[in-house]
Amino acid sequence: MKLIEAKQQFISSWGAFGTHWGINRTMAQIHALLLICSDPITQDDIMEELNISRGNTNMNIRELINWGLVDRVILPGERKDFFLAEKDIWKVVKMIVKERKKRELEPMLQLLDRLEEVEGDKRDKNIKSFIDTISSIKKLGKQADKTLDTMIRAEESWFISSLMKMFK
Amino acid sequence: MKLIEAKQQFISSWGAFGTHWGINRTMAQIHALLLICSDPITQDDIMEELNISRGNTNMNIRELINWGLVDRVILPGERKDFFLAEKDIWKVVKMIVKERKKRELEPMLQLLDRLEEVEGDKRDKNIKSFIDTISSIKKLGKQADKTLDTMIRAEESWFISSLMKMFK
DNA sequence: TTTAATTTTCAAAAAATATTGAAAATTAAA
DNA sequence: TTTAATTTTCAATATTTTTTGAAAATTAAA
Repeated sequence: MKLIEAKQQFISSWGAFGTHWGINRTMAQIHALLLICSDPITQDDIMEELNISRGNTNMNIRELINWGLVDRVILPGERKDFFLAEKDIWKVVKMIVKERKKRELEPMLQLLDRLEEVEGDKRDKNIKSFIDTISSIKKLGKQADKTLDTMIRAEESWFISSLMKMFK
Repeated sequence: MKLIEAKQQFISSWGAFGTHWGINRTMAQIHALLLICSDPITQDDIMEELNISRGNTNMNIRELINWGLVDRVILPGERKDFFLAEKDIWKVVKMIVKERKKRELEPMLQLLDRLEEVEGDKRDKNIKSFIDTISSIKKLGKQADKTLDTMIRAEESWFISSLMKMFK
């Protein structure tokens, strides 16, 4: 496989992969493109490479910046803005985990806390069964939350060697 | 909060949560409803509870069965099919992890293997930079794959106590 | 067998989501 | 300043995804 073809494959697959995880295809593709560009590139470069409109490019770059995955770079003597992706994949994963934890897991845990407080006699079969389900989800969710917190703080080397030991 | 309201909240939030993870809202809502029903219920019960059509209900139940999250139950003396969700949340999580690993992570790792074999001089800056990015993603992906394999095989109690030790 | 209840399928419609492109806003060079 | 390049916004449009509902298929009781 030629380099140019390999790059296209990577971009297209990363985009498809993203859609399975609730990330829009274009955002994932722009991210993929930036991941394999060693030097910063402009909005126009991205538009041309992916064949997408200016507005679309702009909005998705902004979103990638919000996620902390891409930085805007000002090059001296250049009029246009340039963009550069974080290349350290461990940092990228930690960033995504951190954001999704904050946006999705934490609100869910807060909701479960409130749902556990449902009114009524705890000996009532219906109430008991509901609380049991909610509690078990909450328990696992809290554990995941703690584990992810530790992961976010960890160094890659420490994390991997630690997992290695854990799983023999 | 009353039980009926708490149930509605849970179903609606579980649905919204699903959409952030590439799972369709209705499928997640049916799953939520079944999770908090201690006894098996019929397609008609689900249609009525969630206000959705027969076709939609049927297709999403089938999908939940494919994922191994719901079972069809034949009750003696009853004409209609009944449905029951797996209630052990640890089993549910393992099932979802197993499926998504197979459907998404493994094909991605296979692609990365192929992309790493890109033609050309490995000393060429462009080639080297591409291979470096692909390799680092692959490395982390392979580690995740192994870790998830172990998790899928693990008992909840073992897994949690193991994580506890790991993270002090 | 019929017959009626129930489930499944899938083309068409609706809803949700993503994309475009041109106008407005911003920025910095002249 | 003025001007031109660049970025941003967002209503309109296009695309994708989901949902519907009625017909077809299946199932089991009569």
